[in-house]
Amino acid sequence: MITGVPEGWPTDEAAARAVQDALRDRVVRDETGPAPGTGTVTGIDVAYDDARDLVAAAAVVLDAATLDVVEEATAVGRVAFPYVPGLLAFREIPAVLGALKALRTDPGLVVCDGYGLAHPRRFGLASHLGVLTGLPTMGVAKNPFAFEHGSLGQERGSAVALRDGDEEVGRALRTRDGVKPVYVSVGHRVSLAGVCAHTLALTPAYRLPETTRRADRLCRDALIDLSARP
DNA sequence: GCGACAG
DNA sequence: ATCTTGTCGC
Repeated sequence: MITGVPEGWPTDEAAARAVQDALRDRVVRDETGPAPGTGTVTGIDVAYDDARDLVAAAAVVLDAATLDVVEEATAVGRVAFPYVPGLLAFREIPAVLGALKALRTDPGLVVCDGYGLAHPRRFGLASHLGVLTGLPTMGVAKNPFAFEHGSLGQERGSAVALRDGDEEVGRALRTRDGVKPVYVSVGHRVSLAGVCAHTLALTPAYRLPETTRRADRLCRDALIDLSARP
């Protein structure tokens, strides 16, 4: 079955920006979720089949201490919004909500692909998902988008401020020695220091968090299963 | 106006 | 995101 779009979901860019402006003040920057390495952590990701206007979302719950998979869920929906830089949430969140709703386990901390407060209006995908669900969330992106940062050490754990002008909106964080950093930011109910700690706890072997890697694989597989049996 | 621009 | 071959290295 196909996940629908939430009531009142914006249809155009102006309406979408208005939604961001209306919700941005609800973001909580304090650490009120599970501590790094405790409870559960859930990876979220989405894959597209533009030709058929379909989107598959995946949610993978891991035990934060062992990184073992506790539960997996997927949801399929229609593409709800075009890709517009700064409005990614409107494209991905409807299907993601479907996958989260299918879980029986408490998601704990939700790790998103993309940004939270590191956003032109300080309300990226991770923050938006957090405010909508009330869950603690954080963003881990592969690219710095339009933000700037100075150089950082080559060792895993090195970090430097990700800036929008003079404001620190996130961090560039090295998760593997000598490998390109990831770009992390607060989503909801986490602190920036906490985001870095959680990210390092999720990257014992690869540049990207285990949550992201598992969710990425699952939503791609879900899309393939869909092609095999339309 | 032009280019850049999370996924 | 997605389209795609080989290739260097542990």
